[in-house]
Amino acid sequence: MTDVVEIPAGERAYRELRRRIVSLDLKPNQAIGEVFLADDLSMSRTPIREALTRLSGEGLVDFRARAGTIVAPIRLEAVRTAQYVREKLELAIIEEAAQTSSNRAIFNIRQAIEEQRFSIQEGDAALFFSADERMHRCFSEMVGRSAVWTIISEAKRHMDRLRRLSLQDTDLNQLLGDHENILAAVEGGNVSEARDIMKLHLGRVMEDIDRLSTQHSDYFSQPENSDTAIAQ
Amino acid sequence: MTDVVEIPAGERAYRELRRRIVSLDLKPNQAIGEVFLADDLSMSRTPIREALTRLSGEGLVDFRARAGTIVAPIRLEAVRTAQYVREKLELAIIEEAAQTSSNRAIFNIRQAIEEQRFSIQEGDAALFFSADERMHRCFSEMVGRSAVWTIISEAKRHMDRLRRLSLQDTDLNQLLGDHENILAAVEGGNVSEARDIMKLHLGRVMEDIDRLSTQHSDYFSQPENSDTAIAQ
DNA sequence: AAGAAAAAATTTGTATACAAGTATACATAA
DNA sequence: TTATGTATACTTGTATACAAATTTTTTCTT
Repeated sequence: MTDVVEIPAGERAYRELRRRIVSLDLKPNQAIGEVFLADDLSMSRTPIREALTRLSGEGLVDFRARAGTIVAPIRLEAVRTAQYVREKLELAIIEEAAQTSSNRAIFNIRQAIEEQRFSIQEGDAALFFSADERMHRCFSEMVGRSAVWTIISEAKRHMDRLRRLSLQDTDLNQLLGDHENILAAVEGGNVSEARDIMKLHLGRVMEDIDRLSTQHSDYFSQPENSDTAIAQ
Repeated sequence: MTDVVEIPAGERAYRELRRRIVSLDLKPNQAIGEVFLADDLSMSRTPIREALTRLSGEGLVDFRARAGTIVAPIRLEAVRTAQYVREKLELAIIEEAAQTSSNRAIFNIRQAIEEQRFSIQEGDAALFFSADERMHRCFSEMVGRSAVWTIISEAKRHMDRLRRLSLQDTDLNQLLGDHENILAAVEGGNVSEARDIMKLHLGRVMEDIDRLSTQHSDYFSQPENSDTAIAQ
């Protein structure tokens, strides 16, 4: 009755490698040889290659034909795009959420917020971010747009590596406060207030980019040599 | 000097299969055996598999373990999501475009519109849609957000198959008229008008969905059996 | 004739072999 | 010392072989 499904090697490799990349366990620009990974994950090159192909499609891995494969550098252009897409979509969603009433959704959101409070007490930032993620997804589900969150989530993955870099400098209590205010506005049906707070909230992530991209310049892709680079 | 680069087999397979799927040359739900494709494209299963893996990530192909691979059915949920994402992003972009001035961009857009007019004269709908695509991309580039168009474009691919189904019933002159009005509003710096026309324009695509999903029910995925399906 | 069981044929998932291009180390020459 | 050419070792791209699961066909029984 209980269908115990064996997870295929290719799928395992994909999930594990994606986890390692987004968690910065594998560093941007780091070389990742297929034979090494195959040995490391106890499988052949074929499923490893399948995983890398998928990750390459998401922009997290770069193939350099016959010269090695690397973890894709953090591309500020991709981060900027992710921020834009996230803002436009999530603001639209939060506005709709404020016009919706769903006790079930509100309950889940409140629970996620409680978990965030707990994670701050415990000093567990990783837990905070997973609860944060869940909360944002809840809003999408609340308005019947869970697939939109999937798109945000994929774009956001580039931003997530940056966020991981700024972990120690982030004031989690401030983010928690934002969340509480957003929930309050949504519950109160205050559309424009929900929107304003969310906009402010989403903007915070982008604040330290300049500092980070200087501090960890080896993690970032060099901006395109524009023709005007020499002029000054 | 001229770097003649050989396109790798995997890349060729990906482009060709994607083309066949989006053009409905390969029908939704149609079985596509890897060995057949390998023979058809004169390569081994490995690059075919790479292409199918990528397409699966984009939701255009479904693997059914050891039981065959099929062209993914058109999922109305994916179409609905694409429409939502496209509207939110493209409306934001057109508003910014109306506040921007770029003779270069305007020139390209006008050129794309001219090509649309030509394609209607020639009765070449495929050409119309490729020029349509180019025009929309131009607006994104105009405001420095070309990467956003890439995201729209990928989401839109599901919609494109639906659009292909409704080709003969579509009034291309009406779409062309929309385009001209949008361009005029953007040139005139009329933000809200540009937005309104664009919104109307994007809405037209969704009009015939019910009819199409009934007429070609074998191309669509059955909607999830929701728990409330019986109640009524 | 109908249904169930068994066998055969397909089909994908994974492992391995080989080919071809790339980077690196090293020797050589200026 | 520095630059250059060459040989060597790596690394990926593709082909092929094999295993395991599923589907289809066939056979047998009632």
